[in-house]
Amino acid sequence: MPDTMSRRRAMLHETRCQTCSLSSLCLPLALAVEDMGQFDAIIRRRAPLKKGEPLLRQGDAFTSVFAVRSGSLKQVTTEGNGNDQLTNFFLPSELVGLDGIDEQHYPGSVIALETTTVCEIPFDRLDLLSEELPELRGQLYRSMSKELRDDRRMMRLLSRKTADQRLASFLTTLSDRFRRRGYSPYSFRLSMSRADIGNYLGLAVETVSRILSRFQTQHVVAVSGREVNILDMPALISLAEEEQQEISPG
Amino acid sequence: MPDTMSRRRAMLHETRCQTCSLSSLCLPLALAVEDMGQFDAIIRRRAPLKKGEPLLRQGDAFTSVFAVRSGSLKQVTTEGNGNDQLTNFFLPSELVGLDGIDEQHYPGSVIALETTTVCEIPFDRLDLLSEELPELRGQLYRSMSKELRDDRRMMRLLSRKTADQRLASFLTTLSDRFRRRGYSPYSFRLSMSRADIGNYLGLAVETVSRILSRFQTQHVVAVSGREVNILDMPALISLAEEEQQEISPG
DNA sequence: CGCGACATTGATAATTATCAAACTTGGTGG
DNA sequence: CCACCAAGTTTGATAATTATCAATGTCGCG
Repeated sequence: MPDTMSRRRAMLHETRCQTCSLSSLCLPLALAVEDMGQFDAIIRRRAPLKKGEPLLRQGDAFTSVFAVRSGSLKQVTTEGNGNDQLTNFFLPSELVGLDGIDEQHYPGSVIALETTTVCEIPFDRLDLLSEELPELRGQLYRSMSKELRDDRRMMRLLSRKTADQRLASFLTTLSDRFRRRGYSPYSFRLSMSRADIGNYLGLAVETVSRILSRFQTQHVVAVSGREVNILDMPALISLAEEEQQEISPG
Repeated sequence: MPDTMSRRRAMLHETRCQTCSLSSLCLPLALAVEDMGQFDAIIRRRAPLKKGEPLLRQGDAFTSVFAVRSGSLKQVTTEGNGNDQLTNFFLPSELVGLDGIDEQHYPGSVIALETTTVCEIPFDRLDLLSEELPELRGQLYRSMSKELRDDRRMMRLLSRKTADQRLASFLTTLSDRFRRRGYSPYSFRLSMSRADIGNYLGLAVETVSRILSRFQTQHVVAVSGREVNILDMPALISLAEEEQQEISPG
């Protein structure tokens, strides 16, 4: 029975920041234990989302930000016509919804890519608590600032990189995010479709597929469906960064 | 002498948020008059920057954010090799440097495109003040959130729009920013070069030039050097939004 | 007035989208 | 448990868009 006991305890604990394995990556990162209780008190747990289920819809009134606990999501913005843009993927510990603060509604729908659990953090209460807890405030500023930096990197990818470089960057970035979360950086499962990847990277699905095939024949990665194995990380990194060949000065 | 007097007063006043014509767009936007004094007290005025002069350089230690008072700037990130990416233009009332909070250094250089004045706001003092003034804190969150939304729009532009749509979007966005600041939305001067525009929009200089010429022969805009006149705003807007022609369903 | 940076225009080439078709896979119901 | 269907993926052929290379033109400033 100790097994059952500890499992039961683990499940209870899962609903408290203090014992969440993600707390060192998540919003309460910088909080002292005694402050974490206050933070924990404003969190609302949510029933798990099923694959394809929306966490929130574009245009919904902004009320909360969400921390991903397990699973993954995509953010999609629809512009009138059927022309969607996938602007982000979210992995555990990442914050969803920060781009809704300004206009008080969410600028895109956020949809689970697999079974996914999140913590809901009502923003008005978070804001009030951030008044009392400088570390929490700082972490919130840092989270938004990091998202800004990531966006700039994405702009660079979209405006200056070739299709090969985009795919290679996508894989190295994902790999790194998994590594930081304690998973293998070499072997992981893509929760998103090729179409999602193409939409995100500004490429046609066919191009994504072709380039993954090519990477495979080059023995840089092994891809089987959504399973990815990075066989030659240095090669992949150099593919991602490869300069747009410039002529060496005479 | 009343002329001289008022001019002198104006110049003095220019250095106080309370009388700055931008205060309704800028960070102290939401502050009550009595709070604005506190905010004003942490601001550092700076000598005007000359064209081409950097406000800050990529990698500099993050200490402050800056509000543009007059003029304009560009943000450029260099990635090792000579491959620069222009990620932003800044106009009066806009905040520079928010993307440096997270890593405590600025991720790109910010360079004046013309004679430019800014207000320096030391971030540690801003953070402390934001503890006391919820409106200031809210405005800071909103500024960052807006920048996130703008970035997503830019990603959409870079990944889904044609060169024509990019140029048209660029012009309508600029036009709107001028309008909000009380300038003519129809007639304005570009402070950036064609090369800057191309870099920002992910296009070759030649493409920028060609498309501007074409817009001109279509009588949508009149361009002479860096002077822009928008002749047919509805046409320009529809060029910017034009759907990637989809077949009407049977 | 002339120099250098910036801008325009033309011709060609490269990259990636689009169209088309076959092939897998995962999930569902018989 | 298998068959089947729809969604997702791969591969090939062609077309379109935009970059690149090259040359000329023009503007601003000393």
